[in-house]
Amino acid sequence: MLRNVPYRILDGDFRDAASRNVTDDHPLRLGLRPGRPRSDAAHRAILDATRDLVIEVGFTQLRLEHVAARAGVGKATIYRRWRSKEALVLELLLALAAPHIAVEEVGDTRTELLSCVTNASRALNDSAFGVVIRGLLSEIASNPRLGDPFRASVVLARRAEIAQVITRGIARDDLRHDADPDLATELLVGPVYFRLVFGGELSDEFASRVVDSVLHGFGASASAPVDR
Amino acid sequence: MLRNVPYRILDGDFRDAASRNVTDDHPLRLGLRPGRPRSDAAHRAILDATRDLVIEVGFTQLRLEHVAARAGVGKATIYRRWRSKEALVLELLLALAAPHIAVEEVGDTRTELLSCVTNASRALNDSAFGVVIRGLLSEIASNPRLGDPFRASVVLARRAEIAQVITRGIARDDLRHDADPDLATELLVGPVYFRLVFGGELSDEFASRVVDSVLHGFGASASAPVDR
Amino acid sequence: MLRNVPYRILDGDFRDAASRNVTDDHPLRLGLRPGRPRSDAAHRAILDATRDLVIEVGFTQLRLEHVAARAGVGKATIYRRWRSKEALVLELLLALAAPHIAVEEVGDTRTELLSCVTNASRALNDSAFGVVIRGLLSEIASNPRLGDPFRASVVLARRAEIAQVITRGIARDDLRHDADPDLATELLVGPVYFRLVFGGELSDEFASRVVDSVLHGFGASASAPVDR
Amino acid sequence: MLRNVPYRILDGDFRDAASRNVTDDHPLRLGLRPGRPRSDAAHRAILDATRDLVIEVGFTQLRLEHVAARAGVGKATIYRRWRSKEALVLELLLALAAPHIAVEEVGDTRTELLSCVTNASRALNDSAFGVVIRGLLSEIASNPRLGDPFRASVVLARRAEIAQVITRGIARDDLRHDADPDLATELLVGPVYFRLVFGGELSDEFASRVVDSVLHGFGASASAPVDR
DNA sequence: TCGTAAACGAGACGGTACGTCCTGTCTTAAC
DNA sequence: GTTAAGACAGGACGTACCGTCTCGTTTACGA
Repeated sequence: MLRNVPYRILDGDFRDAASRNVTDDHPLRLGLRPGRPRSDAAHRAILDATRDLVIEVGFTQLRLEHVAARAGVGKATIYRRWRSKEALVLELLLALAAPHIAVEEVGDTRTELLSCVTNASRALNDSAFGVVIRGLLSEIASNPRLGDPFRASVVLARRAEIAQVITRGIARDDLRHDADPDLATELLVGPVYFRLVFGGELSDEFASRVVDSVLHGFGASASAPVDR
Repeated sequence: MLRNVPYRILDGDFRDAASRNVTDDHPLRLGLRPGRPRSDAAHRAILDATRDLVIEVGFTQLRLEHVAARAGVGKATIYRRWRSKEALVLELLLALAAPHIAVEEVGDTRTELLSCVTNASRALNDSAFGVVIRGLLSEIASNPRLGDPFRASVVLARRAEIAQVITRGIARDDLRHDADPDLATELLVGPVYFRLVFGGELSDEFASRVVDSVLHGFGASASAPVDR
Repeated sequence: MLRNVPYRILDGDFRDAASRNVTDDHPLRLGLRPGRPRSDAAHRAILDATRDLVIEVGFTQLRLEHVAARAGVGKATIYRRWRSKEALVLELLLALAAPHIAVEEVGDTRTELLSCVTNASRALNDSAFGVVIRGLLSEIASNPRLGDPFRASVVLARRAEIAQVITRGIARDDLRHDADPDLATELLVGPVYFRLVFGGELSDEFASRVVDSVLHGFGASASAPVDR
Repeated sequence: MLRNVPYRILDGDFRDAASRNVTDDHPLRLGLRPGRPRSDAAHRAILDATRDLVIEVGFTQLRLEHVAARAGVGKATIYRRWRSKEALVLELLLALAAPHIAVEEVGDTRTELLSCVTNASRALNDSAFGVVIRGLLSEIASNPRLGDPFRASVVLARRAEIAQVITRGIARDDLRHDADPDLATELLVGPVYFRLVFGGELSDEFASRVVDSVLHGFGASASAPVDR
């Protein structure tokens, strides 16, 4: 349930070669590798234990020894699959992020923009994703071995979704024709992560006010937000 | 040089009683404590070593044993002053952040808003603060013992500076009368931190586009940004 | 080449049932067991790898994983044949010891006694047996699962050979009529193993002096050894 | 109680420099080394736990983790003092061997020779020394880092004691004038170690028969042993 | 000018977790 | 049913740091 995440970003430095064979090769070649195949049950148990422990104690206090114990697994079984705690938690993170990326086309630009913000804020507020990514922000920001794959998958996907919303909004003449999708992403989602780190409620009302500000601006001469 | 930070937020959990006596008590009472006084040289050496090591290896990989060794100091000398690695690094962080908060009043709202953004982006890009806070984002986000004092000092100070800019902008009729200073902070600085973590250049041109977007909005009916 | 050792002492605890079928059953029944027959090549490769590795790293540092790797064999193939590291090395040891037991009847008691000593000292000095048994002395002395079969085969055989020498020597009136064969074994071979463990050359000259001492004793009133 | 063994053979490869400073330096220089001094209580607890566990499970199955646990000590405290399990057990071994070396001068050569044998056989039979050395024979025989110090202390001391017995026996005209003390050691003690490894009772009666054989020899023309 | 008392560098202490290695067993496809 | 390959749960390895402690020494004040 946590496996087969939609992004192919694990091949870089984290997953070992054997793992890639099993996970990524053409289906017809599966099973050609000799030896006992890796246990999906162990894999799932490890990720589940990791998720629970990250929620309980946070990333910094997460101990692979405890993950192994809770998963009922030898430590080597973890290290066989992931090079480090970061790699393990990255896979968990990608799996947790996946459901919160897509923005549905509903025909109304403001509603779609709102989805962009609430997708992020609800994921951070209501799911394990928030706890996990809080613990990984520093690694993502400082360590390219973790940050690059994260950016190449989750961030890129989110930027792409928002770009489509912007494109549709321009087509509907709801948005300025020169609206920059990347800047839109940063203006819509940046405040959410700002609050995640530096404090502030991640409510739907906050999301709504972010969207209105992005639409109408703070300038005195700007059009007033439509009352709703 | 790293001491005497402008915020008095260290008393909560971090600094021990003896330390407070020395640092904070009325000058006439200094020296009343018997025994050899604490060494300022050691204090500075510890903070300098901490700064260098956070830059070199990040917060997670920072080891107090290494700090002590590099500072030429016994471990107990560190523990005598700070309860934990977090407390030590917090003091460093506050000292590094202090110079990058203030926004000068120049009479022009857009310029002042631009300062709000470039203050942040240049601090992150050009000074040790950027490297250090990259390594501490997770702790600030997850660990209230570090996050709360940080929010109560640096973040609050930055929000207050931006609030003054907003107030002046409203007074000048440059900004909508109902402009929310907190939301303004999040819209102006959020994108900067978004790029810090999730990738993207922290250039002055980026800062400029953020300010324009915040001023004029993305909506089609909004006034176009002044060409410059 | 290492198989078919002359002693039948492996059946006790060490060899498993399947192994016995193959090795010991009537030839006409060989091959009646269904399935692929066991590979003699694998068997020999395992024993050869074991011998080489015991010589290289000793018994304690011997790892069955390394034996399997060097023999080009799966670990299970080893465990299918021997219950443990001890059992494997015991078979090796017995094969190595076998050629060094027999003492030829030559008609001269002193020469035959000398053979008893040089048999041992040359085996320890010149063949793989010396290196292997050096690494196994502790196991033989401490672990009955290895020591008992070793004593029941190699030690017993050596005692029996020496007993025959003693019997012949008494018959020739070269030896005291009450000479104890077991004590003779210990007096003749004990010094050799003493030197093996506690230092000293295992030369033929040493063997010669041991034999003379055993024949004539250290007492002042004893007959002088014949000059030769 | 187990410390300060009478032999200075630990300096070779096993004890680290710091340890030597503490243990061996001139008393007036003790305490010059900075830092907290090593705990004698911990040292003793470790050796006691080691002795008990070697007796319980043998050398091969001895686990430093268990030693640490039983001694109530951190693993690092063991590794700070000894480089390896072998080095630790060697110190124990030397302490255990020390009381069983000396042979008292009683004026009677046979009695003194008997002491040489019973010293060894009783030590092996009745004290922890027997269990411990059984587990270390292979290391002593194969690993010069353990064998050399053992030979340079215990074996050398025993050879020296026996040499004195031989010298006194020659002076008393009880022993042949050309009796070789080293060969005597091997003939007297070799059989004891032979039985230790290869089986046989280590009784006082056995010791007595060894001594008589060494005195009178097995040859038919040798003088009969004095009946006693 | 001393004694008192706390801070100092150093490093040992009991612990916890690391990442690796090996054990003996099990599971696969191939033969 | 055996083969090579290799994953499995478990446990010990030797190392690295943790936060505390115990040394001998140093530094400053008050008596």
